Amino acid sequence: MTVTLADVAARARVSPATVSRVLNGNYPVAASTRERVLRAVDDLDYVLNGPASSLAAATSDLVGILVNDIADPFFGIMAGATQTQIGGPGDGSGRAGGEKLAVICNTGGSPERELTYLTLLQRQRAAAVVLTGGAVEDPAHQAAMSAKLARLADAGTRIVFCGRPPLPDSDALAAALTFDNRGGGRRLTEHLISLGHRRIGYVAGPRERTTTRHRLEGHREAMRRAGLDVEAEGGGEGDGVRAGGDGAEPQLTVHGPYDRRSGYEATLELLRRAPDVTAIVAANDTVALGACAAVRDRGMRIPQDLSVAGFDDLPFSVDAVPALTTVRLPLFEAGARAGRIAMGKENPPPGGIATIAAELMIRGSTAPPRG
Amino acid sequence: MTVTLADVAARARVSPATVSRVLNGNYPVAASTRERVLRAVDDLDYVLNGPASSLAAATSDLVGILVNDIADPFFGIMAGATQTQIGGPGDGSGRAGGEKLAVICNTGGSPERELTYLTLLQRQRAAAVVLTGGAVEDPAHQAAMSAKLARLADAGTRIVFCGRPPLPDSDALAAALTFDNRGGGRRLTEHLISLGHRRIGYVAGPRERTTTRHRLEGHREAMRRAGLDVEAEGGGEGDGVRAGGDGAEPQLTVHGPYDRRSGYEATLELLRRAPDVTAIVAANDTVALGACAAVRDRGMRIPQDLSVAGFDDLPFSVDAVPALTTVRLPLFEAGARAGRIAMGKENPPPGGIATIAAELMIRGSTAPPRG
DNA sequence: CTGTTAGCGCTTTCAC
DNA sequence: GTGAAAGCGCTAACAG
Repeated sequence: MTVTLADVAARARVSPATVSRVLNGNYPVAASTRERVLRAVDDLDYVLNGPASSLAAATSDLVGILVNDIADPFFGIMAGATQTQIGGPGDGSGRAGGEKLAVICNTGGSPERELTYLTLLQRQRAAAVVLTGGAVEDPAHQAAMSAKLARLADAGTRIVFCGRPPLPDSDALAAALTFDNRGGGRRLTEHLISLGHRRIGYVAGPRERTTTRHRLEGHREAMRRAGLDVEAEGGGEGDGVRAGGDGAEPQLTVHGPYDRRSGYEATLELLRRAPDVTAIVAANDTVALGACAAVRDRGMRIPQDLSVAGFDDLPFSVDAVPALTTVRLPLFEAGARAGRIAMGKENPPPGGIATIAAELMIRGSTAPPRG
Repeated sequence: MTVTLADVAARARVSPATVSRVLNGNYPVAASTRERVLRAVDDLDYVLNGPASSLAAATSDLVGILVNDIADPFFGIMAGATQTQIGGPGDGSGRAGGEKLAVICNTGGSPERELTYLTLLQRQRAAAVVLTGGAVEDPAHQAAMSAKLARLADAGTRIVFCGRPPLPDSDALAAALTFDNRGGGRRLTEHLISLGHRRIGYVAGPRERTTTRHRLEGHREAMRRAGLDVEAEGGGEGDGVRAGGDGAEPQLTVHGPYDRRSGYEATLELLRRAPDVTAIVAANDTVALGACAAVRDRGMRIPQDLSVAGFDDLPFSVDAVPALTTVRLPLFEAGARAGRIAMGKENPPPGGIATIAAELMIRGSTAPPRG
């Protein structure tokens, strides 16, 4: 029924072992033999049995890419870039040579699903795993992740973090490419301050994520350096105790998911709490878009009445009206580099970790405050 | 070294077969035995060997999702939705039960890569494959796809098309969920015509894709019905012979990739060719965004000087300024349904094919032409 | 309900 | 440079 390697061997009048060697190309085989085998493969329309091959070789050609939300271009761009370095170019025959199969796994930001996917990949004996985006900071989850990753690494799976800080103790087993979220956040707020803004609202991401924390810390650092003490403004939210436990959440910060709606609602809330804010900084561009909508719905103009800024510089940000001031993250380049490291085509950065610069993009959505 | 099912069996004092039965849960096992086994699994931190299991069972738990461009939310939303129906919810243990591993494969719109991924999936003995988005209409490629899909179906892989028309002869082996691109395109242009527009520019997608063709056909049907014969306007592009071979491309149509830049440049070109156009219809929302940018850069206002419309209703479209008139496609719902069909949780539509309605969303970017 | 017995299709020493 | 043989770890009849 289904054609096996033995069938190919019979037709090419060689042993199964030889066919295997030709297919894997990692062993000297006489040119004439190779050709005979290849022809038999085509004649029979043979396709290697992946599971059998993985079982015998104790390794598979799967590479996993974990993302928080594949509907978000932030992840789509990175994951797509990673995949370009992993799937072979394809030779047009559709025959598929030694390519790896890059698979994108959508965790939805859920720690449980993240762990489950890792188990699934471990079960498949994945060749490598790339973890993208912010991590959840819950200690229990971090411990579980460390343990799981250690076991994966142990089994020979290469681990790469992309746009994600390394786990506390996993520095040894994984390479990490992390974005300078803190620096980017700081420079963005410095830009606003230099324009003359003093009361700046901040729409942060979900509380327990590293990305959220780092961007917010950058913002606060800029404020503090300018003598605008965010903590002193406190008294804020009802639910306003930070995970870090360093007191009440400042009134000018609102947390929410990384989506448009959150930006919209948080901005309305901010405007209610502090009608005197002159600028809104959003956790990312998607959130910023929601913020812009809220500002407009309140009848205010951007940037004349209120400045708005985002983070990431997703493709649509330049098309916002006015174009969004934001922080550019080289998502594609980072994703591609992670893919190369995962494939062993490129060495991990020295020390296992590289910080990728974030570039401030000043556009039309920010301007000096009125008056 | 690496712990196997036999180790678990030994520790639980049962036979390997019993362990297998407990793990797969598809066979009656005494509660007490099950518990003993499960404990042994946890104690030993055992993870099933996927390849071995797939080999023995002659089927794997992989489900492939093919997309043209994962960086495009159009695909991200569909793929994410499909994945929600395939990956189990995760039980928090990270242990992973009978879940399937849904894997997203990014073809980049290349027919070769599409075929290669299919081969890779075939090699892995994938349980199902979901193909999303427009297909390339090249006959050679279609034939190759039909052949490959037939072989996959033959091997027991379930095939589902999502937002993609079925292949000419593969109606029997695959379920298809297709968007009413033609109807949506027609209604969108009818809307413009009803506002009073007569000279309407069309920024089409890449020439050889079904999505492009269907949307364009809808547009032209509306024009024709209104007595605005697009063909008669001809004389157009230098490279203007359609794949269908039905004569020169009308002057008011420009083809290009489904990206922002294409929208920008095509719009500039359209405005150059026909300064009297009063509306631009774009192949999708991303292209429309580029079109808007071009219009603004030419110093014209939307919609006062020129109306612009898109297609898909991606999340950012409502945030464009003015909000984009477009055609809403239920991407998430379609993706989820495709996932359910792929999993066998839902029956394929009667006749194997269902057409999903497209809803016209009238927003601020379209208005009557001036004067 | 549980154990025994064969493989699944491939890779990989080890000889020749 | 090529063949023979021994598993890789699991599942699926088949008995009991």
